[in-house]
Amino acid sequence: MDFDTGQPIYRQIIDDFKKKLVRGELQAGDKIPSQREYAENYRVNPNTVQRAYREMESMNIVETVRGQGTFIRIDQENLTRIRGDMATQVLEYYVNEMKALGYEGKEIIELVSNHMSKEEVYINDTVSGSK
Amino acid sequence: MDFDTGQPIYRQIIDDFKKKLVRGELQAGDKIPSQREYAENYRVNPNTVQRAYREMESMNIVETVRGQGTFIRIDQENLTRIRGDMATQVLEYYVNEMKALGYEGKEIIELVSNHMSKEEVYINDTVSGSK
Amino acid sequence: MDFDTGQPIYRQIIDDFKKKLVRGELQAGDKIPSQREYAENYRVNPNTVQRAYREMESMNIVETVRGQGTFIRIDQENLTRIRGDMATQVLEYYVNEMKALGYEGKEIIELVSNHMSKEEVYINDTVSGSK
Amino acid sequence: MDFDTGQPIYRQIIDDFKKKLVRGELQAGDKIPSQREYAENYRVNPNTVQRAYREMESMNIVETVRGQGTFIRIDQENLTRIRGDMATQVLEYYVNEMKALGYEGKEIIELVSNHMSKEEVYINDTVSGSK
DNA sequence: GTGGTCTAGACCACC
DNA sequence: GTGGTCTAGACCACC
Repeated sequence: MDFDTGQPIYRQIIDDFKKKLVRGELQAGDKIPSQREYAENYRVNPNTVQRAYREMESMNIVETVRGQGTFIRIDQENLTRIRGDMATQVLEYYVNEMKALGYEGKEIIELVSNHMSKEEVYINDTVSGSK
Repeated sequence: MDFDTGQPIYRQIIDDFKKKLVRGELQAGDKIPSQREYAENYRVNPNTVQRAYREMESMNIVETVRGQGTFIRIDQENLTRIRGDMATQVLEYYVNEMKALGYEGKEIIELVSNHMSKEEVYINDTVSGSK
Repeated sequence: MDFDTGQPIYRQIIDDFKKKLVRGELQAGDKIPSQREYAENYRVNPNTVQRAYREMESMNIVETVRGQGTFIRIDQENLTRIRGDMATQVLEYYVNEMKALGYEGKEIIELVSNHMSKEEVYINDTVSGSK
Repeated sequence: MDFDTGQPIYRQIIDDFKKKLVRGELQAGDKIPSQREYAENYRVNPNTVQRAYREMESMNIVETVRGQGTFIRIDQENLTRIRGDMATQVLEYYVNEMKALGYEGKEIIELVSNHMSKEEVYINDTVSGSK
């Protein structure tokens, strides 16, 4: 157990952009804030923002044009892959935490299933089989 | 979005004890570290530890005995409730994150189901209900 | 025309390692200097060295082990590709400079050929055809 | 390895003029910028420019006329020699770099030949000598 | 104004 | 000791 908050800032910045991409809030061609702007808005050092932007560039998420700014440049395939990776991460966190609480495979699935069915009745039907 | 991540430390301390209880690593009657010990081990302020211990007392999780220390005092019912609460929390986090990624009810369940079946084959059988 | 010396330092560091790899002076498994050591030896800032090392990591040239150091980790295919890339760079520089001096295709080749034949007589024979 | 890269500035200035001469961008009789003008345009110290101009004078490339300026004064023979020297320099750089990369005589020639033939098909024919 | 590079130096995590 | 992250701030190149 550590009280350190975990992720380094530059990675949090990247994850934030990834989420916005996956949700469609950002699309190919969009301009993202300049490094200085971002740094001021979120009170982080411009170098930290630059590192995040640079890494996104090497991930083929953005493209940087000198003197103009940084723009989303991502193709559908890459976006799909990122979405899948993020889902896997969330999924594994869920399963591991539930196991740590002493739940087993069957329960871990059923709890989701029950939870979903509270919100939308037909879901459970669909999953448990057509009857 | 803020980079100071999540939970206040005293709450993290409480959650840590709850996890240990649910996993059985701590049981009724066990002595937990003195506030001073805990503060030193985890490099946190003694006041923060004190707040955590006090709140656990009011949650009927521990009991502090003057001059002796702090001991786990929890009944089965309370423990079961805590386990359920923690599971619900994890579960809701999972579902919300998946929705934020654009997944829908059915997929959210199936992904867990598929993930579990990779690890232990019989799980999938049990759930899809061949009986 | 600019009098700026050109390549950024971190790139020069990378190129230096690439050359050593291609020449066989460094091989998979070798430990390279720690970031601090390198920074002191060449009087550059540790951050600059780190950037170079980090980029080499993402190029699959080195691997960094926390608390232990940085090690060459490159497979034959990657090494071959790097060698080819470096050769292409040198080659294009040569051709462009010669064109800028007003030489044309045929001369550009013959000059190399003549130059080589001064050093090793058989070369020219081989290239100009078996006769 | 040093990060202060190569040539002193006054030599870069000379090389720049040599290139322009060889390419025909400058010819005998042309007036070149005043030392002060040059220094301002390229943001270099006037003393550095003066040194470059003085050396070009002793190389019989330019002539300075008191109160009028500096003019190209070069005969054909000298120009031809300069062109040859510059080519030799570029050529030797190419050959040495390729050798440092582990290429051998034959390859060093063929790579140029192949490279040229990609751009202009007839080149390769001419050289391999089908006649 | 926008990004790119670099330095100096702090503080941390892992060994 | 070794690498990892971050800040503050300088100076540069390109627009």
